Amino acid sequence: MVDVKTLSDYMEPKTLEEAEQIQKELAKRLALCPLDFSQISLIAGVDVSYIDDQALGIVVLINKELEIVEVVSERMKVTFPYIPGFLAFREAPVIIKCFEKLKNRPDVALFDGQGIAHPRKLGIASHVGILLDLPTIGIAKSVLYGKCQKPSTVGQATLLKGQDEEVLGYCYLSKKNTKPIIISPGYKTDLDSSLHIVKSLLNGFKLPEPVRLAHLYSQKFKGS
DNA sequence: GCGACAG
DNA sequence: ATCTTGTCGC
Ligand SMILES: [Mg+2]
Repeated sequence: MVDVKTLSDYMEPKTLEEAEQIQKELAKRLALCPLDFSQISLIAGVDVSYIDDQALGIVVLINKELEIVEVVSERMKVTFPYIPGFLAFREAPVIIKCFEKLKNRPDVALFDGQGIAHPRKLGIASHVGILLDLPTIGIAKSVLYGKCQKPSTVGQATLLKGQDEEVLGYCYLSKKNTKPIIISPGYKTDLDSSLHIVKSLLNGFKLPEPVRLAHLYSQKFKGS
């Protein structure tokens, strides 16, 4: 079960300074390690859409055959504005509600956003991964932090580097004639594991299935 | 001070 | 993210 009471302390900062301090504290608990693929059976995709001041969170669970196993959604009033570098404070609350509602336990979760490719290594994937103690990976549609060369051929992954040439993730061209995606480990996963699992989850589209489906449902669920 | 800037 | 139809390209 999820300890909501404790989690709220990490999701309701009243100032940006406080939010930044929370990120620095959580970052101390950041841990990266390889994924044990033989133990992976359920993969989650996470995304959030908005209807006025309401956030609609979606978590989609699929198996290794890319078949949908479970889908949950939750709504919640938005309380934090969108500020680059602080997305988790806006989307994590409703996302965590979704995970509490989930019947199955995913072995790893892919988020629509950054993992450690963040100024303080605490993108939304890392943030939520630490709070729920769940292996996570960030799948972003653009760069927030770091520099990288543009991959030229499909299947090519270039290194996304931060301060002092530190590798934070990959810029990966998953499909022709599309913008490359930014892949970065979030929590309890690493660079190689993240790239490897994302490749196994591509199904003809730019985004890996879990994230693509989560985004699809987050839009589709507007109206019921 | 100026520019960058996930969703 | 959201406001929004058709249209060009693979
Ligand atoms: Mg999103």
